[in-house]
Amino acid sequence: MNAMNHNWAEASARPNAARPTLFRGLPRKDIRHLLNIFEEDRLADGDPLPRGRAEPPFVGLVLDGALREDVRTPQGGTRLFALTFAGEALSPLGPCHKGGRLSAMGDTRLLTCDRAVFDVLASSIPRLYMNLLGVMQDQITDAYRWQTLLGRKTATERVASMLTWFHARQGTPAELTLPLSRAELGEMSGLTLETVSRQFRNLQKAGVIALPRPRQVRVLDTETLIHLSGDAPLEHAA
Amino acid sequence: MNAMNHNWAEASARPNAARPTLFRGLPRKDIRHLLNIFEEDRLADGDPLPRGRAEPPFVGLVLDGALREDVRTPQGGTRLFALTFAGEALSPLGPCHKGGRLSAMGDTRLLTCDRAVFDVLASSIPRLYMNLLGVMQDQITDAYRWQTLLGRKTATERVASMLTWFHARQGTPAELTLPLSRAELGEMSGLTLETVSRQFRNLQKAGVIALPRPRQVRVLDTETLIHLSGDAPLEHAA
DNA sequence: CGAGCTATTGAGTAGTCTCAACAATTGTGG
DNA sequence: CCACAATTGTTGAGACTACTCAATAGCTCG
Repeated sequence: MNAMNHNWAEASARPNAARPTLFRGLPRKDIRHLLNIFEEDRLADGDPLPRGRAEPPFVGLVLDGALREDVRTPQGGTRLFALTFAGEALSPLGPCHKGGRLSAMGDTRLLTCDRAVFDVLASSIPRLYMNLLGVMQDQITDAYRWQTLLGRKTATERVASMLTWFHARQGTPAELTLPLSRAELGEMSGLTLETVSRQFRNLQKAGVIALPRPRQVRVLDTETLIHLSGDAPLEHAA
Repeated sequence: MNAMNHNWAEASARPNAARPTLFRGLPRKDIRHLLNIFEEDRLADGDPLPRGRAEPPFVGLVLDGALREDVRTPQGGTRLFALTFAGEALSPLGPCHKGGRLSAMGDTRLLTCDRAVFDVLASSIPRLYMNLLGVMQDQITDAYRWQTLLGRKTATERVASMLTWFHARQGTPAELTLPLSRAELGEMSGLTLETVSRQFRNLQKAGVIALPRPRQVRVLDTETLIHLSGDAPLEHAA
């Protein structure tokens, strides 16, 4: 196990405050109430999400650390499918279904709530339903991004995109710690580990990133990185 | 215009009867009520979905025909992104957002409902919320399938997969009419139109399908087609 | 320090794309 | 209904990207 006792909480100390999460827009009183009802789990690196009551949690919020979701392939193997960083939410739809499996990356704290409890809560705090839709909206948006990446992008663009996304989702720190090996990055982006490695080197040679260590990435030229990702079009294109 | 007296059951009888849709499990009385409240639109080929009240519809049900969703690419172009066949539902999350655009393929009838109305309806028929989750669940499952296709599959597997899906979603007719050109199939599957064409020919030469006309596909060997798609064979267990 | 990973690098290849010509199908006006 | 134009689909040759296989280098941790 690549324990990596690195503190993810620190890396993501500034979770996307702007991202609509489950508690968005609720009065302080309601939030306090919810925090009392939701269950808090603490997981160490690699721990699977406990499925206490025979079911995956209906919704969840990652407070610290990160979760990874591995899905089963038709061939019987398993592959890394998605990540949930601190400050992001688990929707009832994305994870676990289809034989997916959630586990912690680094020390992780999360709040969960099962379906029955959620329904009770939501009946007294209707806004919860709206926020739940927002959470799922985010998931679909993500899925769309990955579809674009996988369907239309070159290797360079894929790697640049992943770096950009991770960087942004961890709060654009000066130095980014990759939570994944080259092989895992490849699994997510539909590339081989060798190709991922080569692309990292190319970005390094081009002066876009520095790689003090294989998993430490310093983004030197955000502008160019985004440009290489093929995503953010400068308005005067076309 | 209200959705009066056409036979809802008929429209969805053929295609995926098992697929959980918005009205699943509701008493006849409630369904009749809903059909009165939902708006019915009739579109001709190519018509965009009217966005009456400045907003895309919150939920929709395709009764006849099909809808296509085109999204804007970062480069400013647009590309075919998803299809919704008769009997399937539009969730509030998938379509339209991100500058997507919905339009009809062939003569199409659909029922729509905006957010405010849906909330009112759902407060008197709580099961609607549950069904809505089911609809979104389907969308996420679809997104996952496409991610697998785009990320890990060869050209042959991609084309075989699309054929299998379309075939199943149209009720496994003896002869399937493709709603898309080779170029559009390529847009969805991340291939060029030439490669799509070549794969069709290969499947034909292998005796898996017949192509009486470019867009008419007779599936001769479902078994092999599914095998070539690289997906696990359908479980007839249940 | 060395074992066991993980990552890098290289050489050769397979599969898909690009570009280009051609064929088939569909649509249109006489 | 035919002739023709426009669109869509097919086929081929060559180029190029990313893959495979294989060897080497660099971390991490006992």
